[in-house]
Amino acid sequence: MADRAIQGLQRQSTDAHTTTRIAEPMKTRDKILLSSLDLFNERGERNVTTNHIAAHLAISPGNLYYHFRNKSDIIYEIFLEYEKLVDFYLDIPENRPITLDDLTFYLESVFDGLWSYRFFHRDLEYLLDSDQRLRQDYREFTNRCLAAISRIFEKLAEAGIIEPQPEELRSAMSLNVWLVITNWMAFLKTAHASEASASLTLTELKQGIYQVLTLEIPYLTADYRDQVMTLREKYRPRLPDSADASVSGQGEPIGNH
Amino acid sequence: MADRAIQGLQRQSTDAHTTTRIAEPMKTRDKILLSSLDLFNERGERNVTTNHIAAHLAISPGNLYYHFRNKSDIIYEIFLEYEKLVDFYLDIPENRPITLDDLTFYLESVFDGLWSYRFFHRDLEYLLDSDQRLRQDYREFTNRCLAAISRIFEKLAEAGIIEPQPEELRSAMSLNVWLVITNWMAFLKTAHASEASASLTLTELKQGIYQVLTLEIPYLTADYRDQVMTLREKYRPRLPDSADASVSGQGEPIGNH
DNA sequence: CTATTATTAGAGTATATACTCTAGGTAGTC
DNA sequence: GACTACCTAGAGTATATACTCTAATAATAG
Repeated sequence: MADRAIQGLQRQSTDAHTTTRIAEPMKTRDKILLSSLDLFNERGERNVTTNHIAAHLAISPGNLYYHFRNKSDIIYEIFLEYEKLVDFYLDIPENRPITLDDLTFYLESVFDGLWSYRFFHRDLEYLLDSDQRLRQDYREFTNRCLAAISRIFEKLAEAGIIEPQPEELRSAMSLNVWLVITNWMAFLKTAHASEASASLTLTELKQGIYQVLTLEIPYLTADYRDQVMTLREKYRPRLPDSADASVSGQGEPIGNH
Repeated sequence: MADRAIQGLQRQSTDAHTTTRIAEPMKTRDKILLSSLDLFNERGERNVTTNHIAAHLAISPGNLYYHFRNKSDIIYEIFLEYEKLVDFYLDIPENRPITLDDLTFYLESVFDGLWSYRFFHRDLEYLLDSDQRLRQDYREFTNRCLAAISRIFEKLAEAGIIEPQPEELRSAMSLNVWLVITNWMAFLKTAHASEASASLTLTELKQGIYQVLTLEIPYLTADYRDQVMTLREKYRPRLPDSADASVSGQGEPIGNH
């Protein structure tokens, strides 16, 4: 599921085989996007130059600039993929009630997406300052996400999983959920004693789900309380103090490749 | 209260008048720190070079580098001020019960501090990657803050303002409060349609308090529920959709100077 | 086969950035 | 008035960064 991020790009190239028997090599443009995403995630957008990207792909800078006008352009295209992915995940089915499995899927998916494009939230403010188009799109994206979260709360109430809440409280809660989700990765990286990218574990990443479910505890109905608490327990950190969890690298490390 | 940030620095210079009648001019070192903080906050650390700082103060680069070994050094010193300020704010009195006024003070203070040093959280990950000393200190700082928040919850329960919670839930809640607080500014800036620094209003900044209090609602005791809800109401945004609040610049704009 | 279009290499460039180095001032002290 | 410690100016530099330009090479269409 974590590989979902690159499906869109991979599909474009594998769909396009025409005469050759073997799968056509990936288009340069797509390779640039993929490598950029990898490098951005691994080293941070700020530490990755267009020359680095070209060198990493063993192509010339001129070639890179033939495909993209500038660095912002690359980032914008990557954002569009991110946006598409999250929009896909947060598509709420309106023809049936929501289940706990749905909730699990939403949470797992969103954190996977966050991981796949983790460079984005790291340098968000700078990126939005450098590209008005991105700023506008991101703003709308945020609003869609907030609306989706709110709608999930609404449907959870309809399904009798949580108590129904007035619109006003629900939107404030949705905003809190959004803040916790989007800040979780940054917290993990900054709470670590060693360098950021090195030692993130799946356990830690998924502890974000634990935090989100913590927000919902007081609103659970008696019927579902135990089930949700059990679900939450699965994501519970093993060490008591989350910020000290870094001293021993428990859990499976997450690779970048 | 928002000016608290620079008190430490200002005191150092005004305390030091010796022979002259008029207040001695501020030491160059302190001027560098103050200007750096201003510029970082206004334009983002990434967009401010040491040459910019020197030029802004009308001093030579050599002069700047006489006082600081490098840019990281300046940032580290600023962090120490930030740390000192927040530690001062979050000093929990252990000899008396906590009151709602205390809570208000903590919230107002923390958001003021966040505002005064807002550049810091914006580029946090990069800054920690560039300076291991800062990483270590920030990690401990985070842990102190989390402990303080948790202690506040504990004392709120002792005072009968919220229901007591098991240690485990309390620390998860504290972490959520921390995530909401530290991410609030970033949300505001990115939710805006125009450039980030331009149009932040006090109303919006303080809406962060509204969000934090939202987290506590379900845990309020019957005795205090109304009081806290009234307090929360003071920080409520006027427009329904927070992310759309930017279209009309309501509230008093916050200046940078 | 030819003309056109798409793609690529690679050298090059203007600007910026963090930082150094030398020389010279200033202020207090004996 | 000379000695010393502190402070400052300003020119300079090595490196990096985003990006351009030209010419050459593939791919495709007619």
